[in-house]
Amino acid sequence: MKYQASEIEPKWQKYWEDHEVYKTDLNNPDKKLYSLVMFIYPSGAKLHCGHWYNYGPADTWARFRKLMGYNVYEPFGYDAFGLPAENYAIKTGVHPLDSTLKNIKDIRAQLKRIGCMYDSNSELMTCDPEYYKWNQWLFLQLYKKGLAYRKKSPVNWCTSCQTVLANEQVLGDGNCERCGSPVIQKNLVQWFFKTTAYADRLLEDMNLIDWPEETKTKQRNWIGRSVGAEVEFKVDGSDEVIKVFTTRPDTLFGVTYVTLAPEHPLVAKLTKPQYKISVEKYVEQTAYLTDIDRQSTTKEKSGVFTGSYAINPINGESVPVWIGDYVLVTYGTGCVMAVPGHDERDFEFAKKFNLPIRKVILQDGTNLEDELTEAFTEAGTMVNSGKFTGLNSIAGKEAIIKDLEKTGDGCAKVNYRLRDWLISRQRYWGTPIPVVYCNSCGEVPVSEDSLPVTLPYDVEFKLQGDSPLRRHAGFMNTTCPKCGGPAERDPDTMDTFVDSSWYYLRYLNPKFKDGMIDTTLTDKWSPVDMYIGGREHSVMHLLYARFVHKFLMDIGLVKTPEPFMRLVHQGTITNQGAKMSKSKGNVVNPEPYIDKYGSDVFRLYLMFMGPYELGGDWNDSGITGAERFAQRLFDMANTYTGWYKSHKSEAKYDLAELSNEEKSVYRYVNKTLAKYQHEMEHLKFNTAIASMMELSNELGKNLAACRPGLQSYTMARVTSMLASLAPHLAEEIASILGREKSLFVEPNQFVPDPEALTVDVVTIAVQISGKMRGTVDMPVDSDQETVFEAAKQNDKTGKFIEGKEIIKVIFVKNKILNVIVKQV
RNA sequence: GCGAAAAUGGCGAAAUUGGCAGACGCGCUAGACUUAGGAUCUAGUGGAGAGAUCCGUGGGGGUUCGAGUCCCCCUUUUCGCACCA
Repeated sequence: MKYQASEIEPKWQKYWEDHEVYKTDLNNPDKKLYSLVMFIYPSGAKLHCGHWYNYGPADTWARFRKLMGYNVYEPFGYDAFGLPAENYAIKTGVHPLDSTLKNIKDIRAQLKRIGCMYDSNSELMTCDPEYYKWNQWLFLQLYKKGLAYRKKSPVNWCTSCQTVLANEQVLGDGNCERCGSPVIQKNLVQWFFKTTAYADRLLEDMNLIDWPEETKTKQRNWIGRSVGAEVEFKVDGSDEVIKVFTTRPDTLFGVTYVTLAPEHPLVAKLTKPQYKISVEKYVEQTAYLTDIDRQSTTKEKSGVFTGSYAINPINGESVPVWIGDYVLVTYGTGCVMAVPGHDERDFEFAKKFNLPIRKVILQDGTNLEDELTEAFTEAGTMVNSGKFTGLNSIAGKEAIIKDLEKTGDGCAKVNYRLRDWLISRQRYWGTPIPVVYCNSCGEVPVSEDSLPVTLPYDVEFKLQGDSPLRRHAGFMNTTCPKCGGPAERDPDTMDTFVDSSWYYLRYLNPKFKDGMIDTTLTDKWSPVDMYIGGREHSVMHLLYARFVHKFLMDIGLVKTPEPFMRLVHQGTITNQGAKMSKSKGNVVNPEPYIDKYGSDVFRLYLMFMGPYELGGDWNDSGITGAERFAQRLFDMANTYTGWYKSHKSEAKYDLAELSNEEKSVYRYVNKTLAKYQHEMEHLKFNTAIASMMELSNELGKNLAACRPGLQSYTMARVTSMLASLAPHLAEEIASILGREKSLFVEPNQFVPDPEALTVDVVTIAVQISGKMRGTVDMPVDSDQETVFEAAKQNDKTGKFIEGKEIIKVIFVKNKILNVIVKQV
């Protein structure tokens, strides 16, 4: 009989829904397991293979844990704010709310076909005022603590999206992460969250979490902690002071000039009249450069002299002050002390402008007189360094910092590459920023009890280089919460990464009215135990969420420092080598496969393709393998219809009483159970399925020859294993066999019989002089003598030993015998 | 340039601590059953060779009785960062 997925799968989906099989009792946190996938952006496109590859196997792992007896919570929701819906509105006139709600409705129906254990009570969407209200509340809490602030700064501006972007949203090539258009720098007043205040904790707490090392490394690199010193250079003939950050205070004696970023506020002050024209010209030129041009490492160094001199505090030397675009205003202090002898960039700059190069660190094994042909950037012995000469440069760092601290010219300092999170967006479809601007009171936060600041429906979306909300008088004009006078709202909305940095807490009670999160439940259920999603979120989302979670801990809302205890990235499914995307037109639609093979077979195939973390190029040629496997198990069940009722199985069988076929089946079943459980725990779905296929091959040979009770025993275990991998099929099979309730209403996992796992005969590899020559089957734990004798008698291996002089024998019990013979 | 990961049959891939390389699946070959086969079943399937055997995990060295696995060098691919002082 053909397995008709199209009839059977909806049947079980309905059963699960009607019987609320997957409703989690959140008041009972015993053996709780919060298993989460990254929520979905509800675009107009359908769920593609990538979504399935994320959600299907993640659900399989959660089911595996559920059957082990865990109280599993598996929610799902919608990351509903964002640019694509707004861009779609500009193009078609369909309001983002309307298109988003429609998309959610469609996706909900598609999701149902996967057959995941999603708890429908948990569903949330971030565009709901009841959700984004709490984004605003979070903003106000950050504001109170000084962690949300407004400043004018050079920011990334996407020319096509017409909004600013966070640093994390600009790709390496300088283009917009969303649309790929060029990003330019604009000087704007914007809202920031002070992520840098948490930099150290974000680094340190990575010890607490079980995350892929690659992801931790990416975050570490992004945070970019570097330890050094801040040193003050007084400006000759001026009250101004140039602060520099350096990781190499030990090279301070090698400073031959100082360089400021062209945008640095001191530039105008320090430029002498006769250099004004060239400096202004240079600053203007720099402003025209895109970030890519400017940051290209292949670009030749450029810069101009300001006419001013700075005093090196360590030796009182006067050095010229230059400006150069290789100095970034956004990193450190925006000024560097240039040590051309021991820094590649300074070396290049000095060569170009004929500035002196001084050797202050001597490379071991070289002479003081040797000329530097390139910067020596490693540690060595300090030379030409006053009283520090002769000191090892690593010790010299400390010594010089101490000296600077004594004189008040500098101090130890830690710097970060991480910058504060820019959250303002000049777009409509997001959370309004809860701040008003009053002519007399200035910047005033909206009071908490008047939240939410509701996003108006009737706006004009057209992009005019500014937030669409600014043109909505009803929204913009308000009264000042402080003085009651007329005031204007902030026209910008928040980055949608704010929404996604705490949604996992809201899931536990999305309808909660009395606060951002229902702490009676989040205390029990957070942190998330398993989080599965793509590598593309390695930095942005996962870093922001960690930041917000830590902040929530600081204000007492959550009790743990980290949001996601275990993280797994599923691999990417590509098509013809390229990442699937609507614009490339290479998206593989799973629906035809679901129609033809059913959701379970498709899920099985996705998991069987290869290691979960690896992904791979899409190729459907192997799906028939999964189909045959499913069909074979279905056929097998049909030969044992009602078996559970008519033929009760024992809890355990005595090997001595079993026939050879029975023994083989009994051993195989238990061996597979052990293997399967180990593989599933580590999300190695491909090998878990392979082991079940092996079992299925064995059962095809020997199950028919077994006593009926053992057949029931076997099928119960097969069904239990299959339940996580192919839930609909497993339910159907169990029901054919005579089970009366769902497989998922109670723990349903079998412990392998340890006696079945111990073998009495082992196959031992025999090597002669390290070459594989054959194998011998021996009773378990046979000693060297016995195995050696058997190897001599063996047809294949004996002839290599016969008559040879034996030099040495290596023997590993139950594994290998290696006989080293004298070569003739 | 720096950092991370990877490279195994025609293809997707397996290989607890160094111990029978290629499990499992796709495909392919042959056979069976069939009016039919893009169904199912059976057998075979890394390469060379009639065979005994020999050769084989990107390339080159090394450690070891024994290396896909450990060490060194190189090549290629993917990803991340990229003048971060």
